[in-house]
Amino acid sequence: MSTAEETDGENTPWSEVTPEAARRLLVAAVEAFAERGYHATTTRDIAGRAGMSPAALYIHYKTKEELLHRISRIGHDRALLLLETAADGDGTAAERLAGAVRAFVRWHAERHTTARVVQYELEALSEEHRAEIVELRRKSDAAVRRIISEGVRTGEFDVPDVPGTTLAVLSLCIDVARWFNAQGSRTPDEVGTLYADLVLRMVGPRK
Amino acid sequence: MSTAEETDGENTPWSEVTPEAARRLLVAAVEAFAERGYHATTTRDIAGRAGMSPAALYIHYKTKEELLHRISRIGHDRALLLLETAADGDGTAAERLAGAVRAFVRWHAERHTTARVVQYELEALSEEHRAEIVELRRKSDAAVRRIISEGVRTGEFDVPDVPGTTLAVLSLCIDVARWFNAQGSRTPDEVGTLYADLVLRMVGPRK
DNA sequence: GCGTCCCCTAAGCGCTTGCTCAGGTTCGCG
DNA sequence: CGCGAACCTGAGCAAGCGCTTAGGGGACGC
Repeated sequence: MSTAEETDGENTPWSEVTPEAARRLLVAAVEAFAERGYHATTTRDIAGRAGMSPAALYIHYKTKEELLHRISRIGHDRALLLLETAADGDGTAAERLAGAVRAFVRWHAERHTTARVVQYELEALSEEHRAEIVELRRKSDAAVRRIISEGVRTGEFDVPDVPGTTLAVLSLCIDVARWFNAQGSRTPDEVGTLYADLVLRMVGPRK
Repeated sequence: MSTAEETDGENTPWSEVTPEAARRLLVAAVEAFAERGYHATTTRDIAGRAGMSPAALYIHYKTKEELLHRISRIGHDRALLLLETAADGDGTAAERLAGAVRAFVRWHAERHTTARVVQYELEALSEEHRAEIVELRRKSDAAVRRIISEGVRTGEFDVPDVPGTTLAVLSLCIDVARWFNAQGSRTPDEVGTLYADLVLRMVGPRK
């Protein structure tokens, strides 16, 4: 099930989750939520994967939903950082758009376990938590729109419907989390490159 | 919550579900599964929406999973029909690809309630049922690939990676079910037209 | 009128769920 | 050695789950 260095979430991420036991629980929850979905995952399953009793979970998290929120929050922060870094970097609009798509797609493929939870379990969040997350997603949308708008302004891009195309670009990248399979034939890098090319075609006249 | 003629599943579909009570239950299940997800939906909720007692469900369906399977099967049949009709129609490859995308996207937007269940609840199916559904999805992929391959053959399209682009096109369309909102500003028709244009840009040099 | 069939419900069974709580173990520190 | 803090467990509670069962009630043929 593991190709030496992956599985997701091992090499650095989740380093912000500080008591080590809390991190083990969170990583276990990511795996379980990604495999079966939030509602089909039991607290006993999460605790078991982390090698603890069910009660241990409630020392570090108030509820099962808080676990999901922590995962979702960290994942959205990471995704937003990727997009804003690309949007506010330098280079032409085309270069920045390609960079944003490549980074965003690569993240969704490499960390597809995490990304699946982040992108497809929003409705399991409480009202307040969901509102907080939706705000982060609005910012992600704004970052991509910023690049596309500027490309249109400078004449690099030919995009009749900027909000619609922004939505489509993000949607295309996000859906990678759904279909990407680590056992499949494509590496995250290959998918990122393919998608960057496809998106550039979507926004512009032949370069 | 309803804009006169929509909600989804009222004007004709589900006509193949024959005892009228069974159809009412199935429509209720589609709504509930789409709102909360399969695992978060209770049989009591489904029966309640259909105006029946929980026990009534088991007269028409053996299990809750059978309900999901019936929904998934009918939805996949419909989606496959749309794609194959477009793929095997006449016209240039570009015309057929645009037609396929427009029809497929429009279905995902108009019937986004159904489509959400069809596209995002696969892993809740039993092993055998999932295998049956996966086969239908393979055929959908083949239909789109057929159009793109032919466009490449005739020189209409410039596509370096046919399987990858096929995957991206389908992925883009499918994800409409996730974000489309009937209260939003775009009609299913507008999204279909926008997406058909974007996909044509993805596959080729300006026509 | 009577029996048969179909469709449905009230009640509830056995089990699992999210979560709690009293208590035990391990540790650093005086 | 004693003491408190940090962390974890075994046992279990109340609630809700999917599903079953016994039986009611209306429509129909005879």
